[in-house]
Amino acid sequence: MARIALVDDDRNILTSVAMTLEAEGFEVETYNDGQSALDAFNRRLPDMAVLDIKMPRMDGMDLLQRLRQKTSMPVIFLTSKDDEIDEVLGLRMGADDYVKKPFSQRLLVERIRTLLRRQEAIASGEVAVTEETKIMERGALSMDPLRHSVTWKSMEVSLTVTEFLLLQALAQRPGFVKSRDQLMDVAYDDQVYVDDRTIDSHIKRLRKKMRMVDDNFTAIETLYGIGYRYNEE
Amino acid sequence: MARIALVDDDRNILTSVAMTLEAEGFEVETYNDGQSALDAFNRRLPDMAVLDIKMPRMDGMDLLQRLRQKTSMPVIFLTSKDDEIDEVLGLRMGADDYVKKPFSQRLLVERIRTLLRRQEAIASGEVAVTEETKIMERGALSMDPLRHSVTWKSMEVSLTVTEFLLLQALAQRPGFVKSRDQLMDVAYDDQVYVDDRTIDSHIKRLRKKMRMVDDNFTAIETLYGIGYRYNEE
DNA sequence: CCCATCCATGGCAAAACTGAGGCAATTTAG
DNA sequence: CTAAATTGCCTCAGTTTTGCCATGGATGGG
Repeated sequence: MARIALVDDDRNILTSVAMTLEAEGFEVETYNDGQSALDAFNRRLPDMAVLDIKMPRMDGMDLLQRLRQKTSMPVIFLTSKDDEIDEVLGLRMGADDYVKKPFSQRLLVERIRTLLRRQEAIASGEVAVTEETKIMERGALSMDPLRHSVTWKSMEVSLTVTEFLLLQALAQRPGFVKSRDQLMDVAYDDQVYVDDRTIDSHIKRLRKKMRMVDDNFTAIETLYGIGYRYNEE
Repeated sequence: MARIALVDDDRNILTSVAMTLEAEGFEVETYNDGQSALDAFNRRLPDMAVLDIKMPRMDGMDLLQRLRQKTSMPVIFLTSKDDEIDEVLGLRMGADDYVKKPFSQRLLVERIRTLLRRQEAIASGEVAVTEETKIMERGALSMDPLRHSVTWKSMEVSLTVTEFLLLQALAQRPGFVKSRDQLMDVAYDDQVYVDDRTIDSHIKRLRKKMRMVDDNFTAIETLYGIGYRYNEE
């Protein structure tokens, strides 16, 4: 079973979470601050790490940055404030996921399992890390194909498969127009033809869902007589 | 990961931006002036360059011009807020994008990613680079078919499909006259015939839109009894 | 300078296009 | 197996675009 490193300066959290994870069958090692975690990692790397952002002697951000220089092991951040989330959500920083405090241990375990599964899939080459499976960050939009998860401005949006594919196709190249035919190619098998109006329908539902979390969502633009375009800013 | 050259005479900017880019996983090389950058480029070309416009010993403009003689690598300009003319001249000279100082590093990273993505798309042949899809720079006019975007003196102009096609046809060969029939061929399928006056109408609307962003727009000239002509200067 | 053309422009109705609300047929989840 | 979710498409109303006309101004040959 996987070995998981837990790094947090709050001893209560540390022991409590450790107990849960152990009950789930994981091997757990705990550290009170970033520095000691890093020292330990230099001797032996765990399969994944759960880091608090704010910590004495080297916080989670710094630790992650150091880690990323030599490993791509999955990392989950524990965050308390919203503005911390924004920073992390630049998963661009290299974190794979984050969990808001206070969090349910149930949720954390879930995320850990997901990431491990995914890590394994990648390691075994079962899942190629290609343009289609990579986490994608485009402005306020974040898409994770393997998890089928989408967030807009840090807010989770739940999309159907078709909507996901279309958004992915559009966001892939911000600023570029995609005709309905091109979008069709992405969302359907060859030889399957659907009405142009159908694409419109999906875009309609897509926009609606995005507007549900952000009234001013306008990133998907209609180009009259041409198609649709995703704009980054 | 991509190698990015950073050229600026302000050491603070240089180190600060370099750090950000490195944190993002890019390889970064920095230079204090155009001349030393050029020397380095002669030995090895980076994947893209970020240039300050104003620099000692060969400024960004000159450097770009030299670069363009042998490579089409993506280039982003850094411009000081007050001289907007520089921006225009820069794009016209063949820069791919520009960022105004002071700029958010977040934004710069965004632009860099976009350009690299695009470069990749072109390299992989995913996006055809034909006469019809190429970005076209003609004087103060810039047209990007894949984005369906048109700018005049850096100002975005929104055109309909027909207007876009006509302008593209005219700007393709600055200084050459196109008859209404020729323009018709470009904008309509074969066998579709429209009145000569209709072409006039489109030109009318086209000019109007251009004048909306530039009172003195005169680049589209009428040749009495012959047709229309796009003039570069 | 005059006249036959040619063209710019405002205006308009027709045509083309899109967004939203529905709805029935599938598919998926429970 | 039933309920819920998803999907494809249709229709309708509201926009945008387009083609063309009429008018008046511009142009150039004679």
